[in-house]
Amino acid sequence: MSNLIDTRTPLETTHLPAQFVGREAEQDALNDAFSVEDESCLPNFHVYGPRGTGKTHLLQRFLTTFPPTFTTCYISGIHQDTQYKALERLYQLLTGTKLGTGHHIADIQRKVEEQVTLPTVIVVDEVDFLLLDDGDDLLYFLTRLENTAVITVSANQPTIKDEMDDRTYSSFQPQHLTLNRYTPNAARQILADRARKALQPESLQRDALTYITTTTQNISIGLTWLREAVETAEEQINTELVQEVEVAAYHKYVRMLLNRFTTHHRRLYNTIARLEQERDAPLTTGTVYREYSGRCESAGVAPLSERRISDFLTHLELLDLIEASYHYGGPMGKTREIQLVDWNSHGSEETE
DNA sequence: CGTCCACCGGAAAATAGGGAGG
DNA sequence: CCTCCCTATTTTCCGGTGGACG
Repeated sequence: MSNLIDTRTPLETTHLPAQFVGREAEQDALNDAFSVEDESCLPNFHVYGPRGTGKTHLLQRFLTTFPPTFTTCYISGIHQDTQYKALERLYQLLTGTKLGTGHHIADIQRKVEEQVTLPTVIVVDEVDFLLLDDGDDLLYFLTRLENTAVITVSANQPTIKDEMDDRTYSSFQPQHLTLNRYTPNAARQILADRARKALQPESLQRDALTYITTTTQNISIGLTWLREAVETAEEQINTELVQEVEVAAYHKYVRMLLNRFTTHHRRLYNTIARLEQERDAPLTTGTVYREYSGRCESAGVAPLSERRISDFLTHLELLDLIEASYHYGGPMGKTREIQLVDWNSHGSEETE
């Protein structure tokens, strides 16, 4: 640990600074939409923005702006990836008591409905992971509650209409809010702001920070990178050092994302990363699975089935860790062509 | 025109566990 | 404790896809 640090907290991804730089317009949009006199017709929202654009931050902050005459709930589709888990968590947030597994969905829905007495705002973050399962039923239930606003959040779907049943969407009818990727300049301001609060003065060179934010505008990656640099630095953080820790920093970011999943997810990701280094030929699902399977064997672990791994690949795709182009037949058969996301060219090239 | 590639992805079943009521 | 219902996680099964190539 170096002596550059005053306090580490502002560099943590989960830290909510006193001021929220760069998303004033979006905050205003939410505030305006929710400043209605009639609390029984709160608006629904779907918020879209790539990873590291401040969605979670924006909404967690937004939830704190409500007076005690409101109930606010935050759930994440990564941890609550089924209707049951989401409802159980909701009940726990509302009452403070855990239900455990084994109950009927309908019972929990009724219990939750009974608890929703105040006007309520529910944020469903990472909604894509819920929609892979029975998230549609959950959203149908939530959007039909009285006095309740539902805000879905996605890093993958600009609009959510195609992902849900017609009946769910017609009951949801969200307004849309999009968070565009930060410009390198905006990203630099945000990171500089955090660094100023966390570090000794003059310990971070301007060029070093610029290098980070021209490489990635994902604030989450940027903060991880900065932390990595701080931990490695002897006296000062310069561009050379930042470049040195570039790969390690991204690995930490990946590990942070995948910590919320299983060891098989992590093994799968590592398998793909290794295969991509070793081979030139495009990777398809079968190749990846066979290699993953072999790695399990040599680690003395039973490999999961190909069907299951197919789902896990979709998870990695939703996390923006891999890219897959789908072949639904043709000379290659029905398969996916898989590659790692080229994270350090985000922003420099933008394909339309 | 038929066949083949190779696995997508829906559906059902297997397995392991919990809660409530008799 | 038994039964019957539930959930969670995973496996098994398999119809279907569309361009190339004979």
